[in-house]
Amino acid sequence: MFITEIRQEEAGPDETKAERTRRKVYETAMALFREQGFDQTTMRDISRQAGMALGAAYYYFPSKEAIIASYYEATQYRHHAYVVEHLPGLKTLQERLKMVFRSKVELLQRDRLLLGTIFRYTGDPKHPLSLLGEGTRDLQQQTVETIGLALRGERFSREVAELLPMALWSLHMGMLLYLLYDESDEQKRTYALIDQSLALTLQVLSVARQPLLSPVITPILRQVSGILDAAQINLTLSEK
Amino acid sequence: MFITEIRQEEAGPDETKAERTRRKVYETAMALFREQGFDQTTMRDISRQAGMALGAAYYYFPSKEAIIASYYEATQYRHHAYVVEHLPGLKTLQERLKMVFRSKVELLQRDRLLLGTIFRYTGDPKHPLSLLGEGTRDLQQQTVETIGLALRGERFSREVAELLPMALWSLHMGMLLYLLYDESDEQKRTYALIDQSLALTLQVLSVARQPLLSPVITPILRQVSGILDAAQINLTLSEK
DNA sequence: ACTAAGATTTGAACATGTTCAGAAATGCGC
DNA sequence: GCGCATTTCTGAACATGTTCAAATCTTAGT
Repeated sequence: MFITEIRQEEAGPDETKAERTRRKVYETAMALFREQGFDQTTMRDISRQAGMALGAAYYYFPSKEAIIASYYEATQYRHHAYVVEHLPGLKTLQERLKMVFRSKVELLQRDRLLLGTIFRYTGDPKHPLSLLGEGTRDLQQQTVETIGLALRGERFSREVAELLPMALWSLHMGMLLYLLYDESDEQKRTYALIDQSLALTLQVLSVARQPLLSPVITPILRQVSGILDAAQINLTLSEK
Repeated sequence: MFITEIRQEEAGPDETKAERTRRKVYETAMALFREQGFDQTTMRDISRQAGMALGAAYYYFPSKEAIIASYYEATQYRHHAYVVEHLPGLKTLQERLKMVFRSKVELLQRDRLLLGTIFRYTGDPKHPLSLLGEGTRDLQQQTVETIGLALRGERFSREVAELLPMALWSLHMGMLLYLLYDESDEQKRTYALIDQSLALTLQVLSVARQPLLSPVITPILRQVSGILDAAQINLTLSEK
């Protein structure tokens, strides 16, 4: 539960002056990003609006991207808290997964266009914000952990237990990418996609559980494991 | 077969002066990109090295990214030509798919780090270079078509026939992303991943063909189709 | 060969992310 | 309250992608 390391960009009662300034930068920036978009907002806009000189913003955030990265971390933190709070009532795996996925989308929906900035650096293995790179490993692990909360207490075969968290993480990434492109009314397509995808997932899981089919399923699962081995994919792509 | 529209950045005998200048920019830029990387190469570097003023490069390419986009289009063209040439000898579906996938990676291997620039705009639905956006629809269709050549003459159920091209295109994108991150010696992991993934694909296809299993498989396929419908995914994500 | 229209090329100017040397403010030990 | 170390803040300077008005070159028509 190393979730708590994440710096929350939230007001506390015992804020120092520096913390207040940092939060001012963060909030001003986010407001402008929402209003005009990330690329259209300049660091000069931000610092002017926040009532300070250009360099001051850079004292708290090493780059413009770092502000949005901070937002994304805060979102992950909020998501984790939400999941921990709402999990207890839910009986079935399907309900739990649905809550986990839907709430993530709900949290990000208002800012879905800003999600683009998160995906932007995926093509850059060395970049600290690359979603598949070293730089975001902790964040990724925390996300996997949050999603994994929905699986608590379920029994799976070894193979499935190994693959499932990573598969769900990928699915979750796919959802966010879809959300970003989803222009439908209130992004209802994204929600439909979640429901359908989870239904499929559960369907596949139930098939995988049928002992009768194991001559069919087991080789496939082995093959998938083989792929992940070959690829040295292990929740993080870029491992040596 | 609208493959031929793609502008080839290749020398022809009947080149006009403008074409030669354009090619000079392109080749100088690519040489520098390979030497120092895309971000480390400035437009001033390119124009200086090509022996012209800064503005001249912009006369031929509207942006720095456009140069790399042009490279990627040329690669797709070369890949198509390669596939058309080498397909005839190959008997099995597996052989054909393997050739199609391996050759694509071979073509890009030398420049794998430049692939990052291609993925960079995926998070930007409106960007003309977004791999999932409107701007690259033609290119994407052509890629699907090239991959589809490996499927000629095979018989699949309707559901599979509908899903397979898109699935293979996604797989191919995944390969390229993996290639980008693959630091193994001569990227042999990427090649291993291709072999394993194709083996899995064929395994799944063969299971899908077994009439005995259709009570298991058919609902799953229907579900997948349902997902694609819900998502309005239809080879291109961003359709209205 | 001459000229006007169009194509090509030039380089200064601009916008914006980032850096940094120094100024100002803060807080701590006495 | 004083002096000094540390933190915080300032704004000029820099690098680089892009734009554009003006200069130069090319070509077709005569």
